[in-house]
Amino acid sequence: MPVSAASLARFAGLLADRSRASMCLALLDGRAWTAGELARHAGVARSTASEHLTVLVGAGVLTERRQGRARYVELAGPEVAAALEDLGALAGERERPTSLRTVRADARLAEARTCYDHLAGRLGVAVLGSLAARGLLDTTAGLAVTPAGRRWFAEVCGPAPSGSRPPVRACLDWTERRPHLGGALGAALLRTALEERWVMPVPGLPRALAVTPEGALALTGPAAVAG
Amino acid sequence: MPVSAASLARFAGLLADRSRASMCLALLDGRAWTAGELARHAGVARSTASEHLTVLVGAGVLTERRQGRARYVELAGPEVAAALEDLGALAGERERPTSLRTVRADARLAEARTCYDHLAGRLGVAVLGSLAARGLLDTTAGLAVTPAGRRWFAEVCGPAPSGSRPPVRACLDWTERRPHLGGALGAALLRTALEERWVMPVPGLPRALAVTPEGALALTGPAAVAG
DNA sequence: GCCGGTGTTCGGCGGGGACCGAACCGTCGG
DNA sequence: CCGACGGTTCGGTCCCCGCCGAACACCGGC
Repeated sequence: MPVSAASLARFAGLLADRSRASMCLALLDGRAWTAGELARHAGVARSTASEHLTVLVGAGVLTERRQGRARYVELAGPEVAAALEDLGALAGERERPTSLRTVRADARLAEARTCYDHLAGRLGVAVLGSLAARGLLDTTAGLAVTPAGRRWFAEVCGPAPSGSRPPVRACLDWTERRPHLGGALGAALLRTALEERWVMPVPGLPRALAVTPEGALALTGPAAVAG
Repeated sequence: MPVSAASLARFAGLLADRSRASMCLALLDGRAWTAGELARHAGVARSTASEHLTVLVGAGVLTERRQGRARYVELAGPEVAAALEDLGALAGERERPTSLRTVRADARLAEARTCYDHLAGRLGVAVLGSLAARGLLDTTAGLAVTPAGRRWFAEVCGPAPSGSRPPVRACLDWTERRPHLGGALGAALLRTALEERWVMPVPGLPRALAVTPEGALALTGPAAVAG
C-alpha cells in the first residue's frame, strides 16, 4: 500500500511555494535562523514568514527553539536536508549570478563550503576522490566504507557515530555536479576539520570555507591540492 | 550556487496537487498508462487529466508516446521514480485499506510485487537480506556490491549494465519499512527473475508477483523461504 | 460516410492560499 | 515604567489554478 496521493500532495505542497522553498534552501546551511532573517531573505513581510514557519514546523520539516523574544528555526534533521538536496538536484535549474559581488562569493562557495553538516564544493568532491584513491572508500558500486576506511575514520574523527543515519551518503554537489561525502561520517569529518583548523569559516560569507595548507594535506593528500 | 527557490517551488508544485500526485504514484508501477485510465484512477474528468498530463510531460516528469488515438504516458526515468519513492517515504502517511477485496490485494502486494522495475515487498526485503548474508552485498555502511557479488550478478543476469544509473540503491520498502534492492542491478535481477519464471505476474493485480519454488530457492536461498 | 471512443480546447466557476498592514503581545534594556 | 524590537493574529484582498461541461478534433471500424 503506497503513500496516499493526498499526503504526497500535501507534503510536496510545503515546498511548492516560492517563499517556503526559499526559506528551506537558506536553512540548508545547517544553522538556525530567526523568523525575521528568513522573512528578509525570502522578501516577504514578517507576518507572512511567521505563518509559513508555523506551517513548516507543524509539518515536521523544521524544528523551532524559542529564545527570549526570538524564534529560531532549523531543518528538522539530516533526512530533510537530504530530501531537499535530492529534490533540488532534480529540479535542475540554477540561479544566474548577477553582480560582480555575487560572482566572487559564488567562486568562494564553489571552492569549498559546507553542505548542511558536511564538506562540499571542489574540496568536498576532491576529498571523496582522495579517500577512494587511498582505499578508504569503495565507489565501485554505490558508496561504502572499506575496513581500512573504518580504521581511518575512527583514528581521525574518534569513535564512529551510532544511530540510524547512514554512515556515508553520496550527496550530489550543486556546483561540481559530482558526488561529495555526506552521511554521519561526512559530518564527523567536517567537525574534525573545523576543530583541527584544516578549514576555517570565511567571515561574512556564511557557508564558505578557506582551506589551510595542513587541511589540504590531511584531507586530499600531498598530490591533490590544486583543483 | 544552489537551485533557485523559484525552480524548486515550481518543481515541487508539480506534485503538490492531489490528482497529479495520484497519477504519478500510479505510474510508479513502471508501465505506460493512457490518459483516460489515469483520469479514472485520479477521479477527475478526462479534460482535467489531459491538462495535468500536458503539464507533467512539459516539465519532463513524464514522457508520452502517441499511438493511434491513445496517449500513453510513463515516468521519464528511474531518477524520477527514485525521487517519488523517497518523497513518498518522507511524506509518511499511508492509505488505510477499506474493503475485504482490497485487504486481500494488499496482502498479495505486501508479499511480493514490483517497485517500478525491481523487486519489492517481503520478497524484495528478503532478497536483499539473503544477498547480504551470502556476502554478495555489503550493507555495513551504505550499500555496495562485493567482488563476489559482481561475479554472481554477471553469472545470473548477464553482463553488468553500464550507464550513469547507480548499480545498487537501497530503496525504502513501503510495506516493510526496510530497504530492498533497487538500482541497475535490482532491475536486472527482476528481469532475470521474470525470464527464468522465478516469479510470475498475478493476473488482474498489476504489480503483484507470485513466487515459484525455484524462485524462492534462487532468490533467497534454501533456508529463508517462509516470511 | 457514419459512429463510438479517445483526447483536447475553451469559457466560466469556485475555493484556497499567499500576501499585506494594522493592531497587539512579550521580552529586553535603559 | 517606557520605548524598541521581534513575533503573532486578524481582516481583507487578490489571484492562481483545479475543476467541469460543452464543443470540437482525431482515429479506427463497420
